Amino acid sequence: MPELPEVEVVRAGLEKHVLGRIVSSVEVLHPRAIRRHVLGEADFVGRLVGAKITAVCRRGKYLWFELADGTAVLAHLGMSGQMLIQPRGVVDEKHLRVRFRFSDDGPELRFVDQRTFGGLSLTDLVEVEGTVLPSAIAHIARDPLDPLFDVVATARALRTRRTEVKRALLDQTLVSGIGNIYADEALWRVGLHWARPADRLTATQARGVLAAAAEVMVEALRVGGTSFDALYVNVNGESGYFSRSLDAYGREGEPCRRCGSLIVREAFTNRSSFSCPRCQPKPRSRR
DNA sequence: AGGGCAACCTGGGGGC
DNA sequence: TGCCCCCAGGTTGCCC
Repeated sequence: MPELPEVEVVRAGLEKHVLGRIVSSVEVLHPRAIRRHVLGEADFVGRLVGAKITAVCRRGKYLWFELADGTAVLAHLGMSGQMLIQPRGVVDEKHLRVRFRFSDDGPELRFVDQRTFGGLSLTDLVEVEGTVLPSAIAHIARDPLDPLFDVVATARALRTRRTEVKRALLDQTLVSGIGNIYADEALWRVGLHWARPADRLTATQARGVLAAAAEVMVEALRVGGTSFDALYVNVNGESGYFSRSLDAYGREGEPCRRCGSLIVREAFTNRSSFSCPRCQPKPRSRR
């Protein structure tokens, strides 16, 4: 479940179902799921058993459980990760990677991940600019839904990047939480082509695209995020409804909802960018 | 130092 | 059926 709204849906579900519970057992069914935990499986399991979950947090596309001992379980869902709350005894998912059971004998928590780009690790917490974060993600910038997100400062930083605006929006050290879908949606809303040089945007344009990203993510969050298939679901396995509200992403050949021109798809970093050829004219030259 | 790109995986869908 | 190619919501490490 990749981008910010989908991860926030998962965070909220986890907060409801695992906050305050005590881990009684951890089963790692695929080593890749904890490859970022450098001390290995025995350490991961050993330190988690008996741990109490005291908070469920998120920054950008990362989420973590704060533990009573001052450490945290950091999780990234990658391209296909899911956090599922399942009653004990439900048949294991094909791509079940890690199972947590709790001392109350209630439902278990399952980390399921088809493509194994996601993963879990145990990390200590550090304070970065007044916010407590897992040290492993101290480099990840605040996301547009963070109350302390500074749109003016981020717009200023965006305008120093000598690259295309979309590349900069996807750089999680500049602003986090934005991925391929919400970058395209934000750029469509403000009428900017993805290849526009970031350092040639006006301050108004730079602030505008960041504000648009925040808006579109809030709207997506309200309807449970974007789900094209059963891979992107909340902790109860349910899909979100934002895919029907997308204006650009995935709409190649369909009419622009603003001007009627047909949305085009262009290759971008081994993936795709969708835009309206009239509302988002291509830049004439690189620089 | 900053920017660009291949690599890491599994599976679904389309063309032949 | 089957094979082969392309595509997918992300991040990283390693090039230049």
